[in-house]
Amino acid sequence: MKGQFSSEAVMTTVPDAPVRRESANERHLRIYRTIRERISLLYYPPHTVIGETELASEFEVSRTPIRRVLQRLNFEGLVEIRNGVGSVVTDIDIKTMKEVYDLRMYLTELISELSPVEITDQHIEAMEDLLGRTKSMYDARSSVGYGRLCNDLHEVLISLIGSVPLREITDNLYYRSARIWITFLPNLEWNEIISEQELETSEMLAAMKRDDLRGVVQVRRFYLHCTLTKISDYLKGVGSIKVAPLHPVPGQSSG
Amino acid sequence: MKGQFSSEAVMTTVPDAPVRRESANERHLRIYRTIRERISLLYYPPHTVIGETELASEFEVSRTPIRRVLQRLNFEGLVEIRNGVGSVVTDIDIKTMKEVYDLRMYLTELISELSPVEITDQHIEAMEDLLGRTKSMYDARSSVGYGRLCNDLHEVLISLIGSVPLREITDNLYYRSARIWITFLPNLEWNEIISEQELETSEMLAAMKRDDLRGVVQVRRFYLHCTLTKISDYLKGVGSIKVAPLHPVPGQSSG
DNA sequence: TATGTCAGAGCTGTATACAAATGTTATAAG
DNA sequence: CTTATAACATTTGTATACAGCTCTGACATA
Repeated sequence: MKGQFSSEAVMTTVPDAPVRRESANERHLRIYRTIRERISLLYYPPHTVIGETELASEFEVSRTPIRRVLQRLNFEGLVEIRNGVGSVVTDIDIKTMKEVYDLRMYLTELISELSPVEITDQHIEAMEDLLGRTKSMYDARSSVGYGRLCNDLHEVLISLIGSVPLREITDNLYYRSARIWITFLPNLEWNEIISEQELETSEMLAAMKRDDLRGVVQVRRFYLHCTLTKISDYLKGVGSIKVAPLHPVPGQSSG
Repeated sequence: MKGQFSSEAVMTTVPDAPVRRESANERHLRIYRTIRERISLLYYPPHTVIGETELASEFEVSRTPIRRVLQRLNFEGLVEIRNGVGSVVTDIDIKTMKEVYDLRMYLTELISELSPVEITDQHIEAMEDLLGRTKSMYDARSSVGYGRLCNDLHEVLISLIGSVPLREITDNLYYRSARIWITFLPNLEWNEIISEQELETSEMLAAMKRDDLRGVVQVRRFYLHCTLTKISDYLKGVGSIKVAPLHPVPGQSSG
């Protein structure tokens, strides 16, 4: 039920030796997704210095494949590689964040216009699962759990994008900006946040059930707008923000 | 006059040893841009196999920095790295090409809406230079020269994009799809092509002179539409296309 | 106390030897 | 002549030694 759109492998290093040995590209993708998720869930908050040797020993490979992963994250704007220092998780300034959110809003509308895909029962099941998880979050106050929820909702959404380049760009822009939102969580009302997440999920689900892709992306676009507004309003009122305390990661450096 | 928006370093390997030694990132950018331009100008046509050792000896570095460049081009969809074979320059199928062009058309309109930049005399001078070069191309039937013209026009356009993520995406999508257009050149009427290029350039220039960024991007969008239409029409009539004969590159492999 | 200097630890960047993968070609069997 | 097979040449993937860069902190000096 949660096989395709789940994200639970954040802490795994090497799960099991399968029958066929993992290819180079598969291993690259596994490590890449793991580290990207750690960044998005703030296991590695902005300014964290990630060392190549550290990751190499954790994933039990040499520095070479790790460097490939970090360079990809560097090209995508998630880390900055500094000679003699390490890979520093990027922080987004307000101007860039607004640019990314504006762009995401426009691109979201394109989803229903450029080669749209058919909404299947699998999509709807995934959304119902997400809705259930969202409702259970009123009690479980876990920033990481909420972050996973956002990531998995994003996964469902990009599975509805037929245009390959649009899908890749949407995915990239999401991971570029999503963690900023998570950063603000400790400063906002938990129940209000979860309530909005529940609304967004249920409204998207309803649109999907009536096979209304345009409706789905309209909902998404609206809540992107709400998020941006909320961040902007908060920044107008307060100068600095708290950073969420997080579960420690084995071998994690702190900045 | 043509310092900022020119692209003449396709064949250079290492121009001169400057006073300060070139940093790792600068060298990476230089090699990356050189190879990207070779792909865009069809020095390396689709299906060409580029070897790491080959490039390493040409640029007088080891395979390591070359691999970084090729992996970046791989992430950006310009080459496919195949184990035991080499880096194969990608070919774009019709469906993907249409997706990319549609996306480029939408994104072009966003240029004037998301954090627009001021049009300066420098931009206008660059465009006037481009217009002159375009007019001189009626006689000089050079596919490579025309390709450089397109690349340089693109450079001017992205220098008008204020939003950093939009600029990066526009740049990437351009290089992903531009060479397809060049591929069709031998099948089309040369004078007609140059004439359209001259029209696009002069109309963009006129819009820039009246400080009308919306006009600039409308022109661009229109000619993107024309290009897509021309390719689609041609593909409906003819099954296969000729591939342009090109200048040989030292050490180039042919597929 | 404040400050400039320098040595050293630790990190990334580069080059290179070797392992694994792939395609080709010679060869033999049918 | 066709086809299956195995050896081989060539390529990328990985690990690792070393070079170059950055920051820290001890220490001398004013």
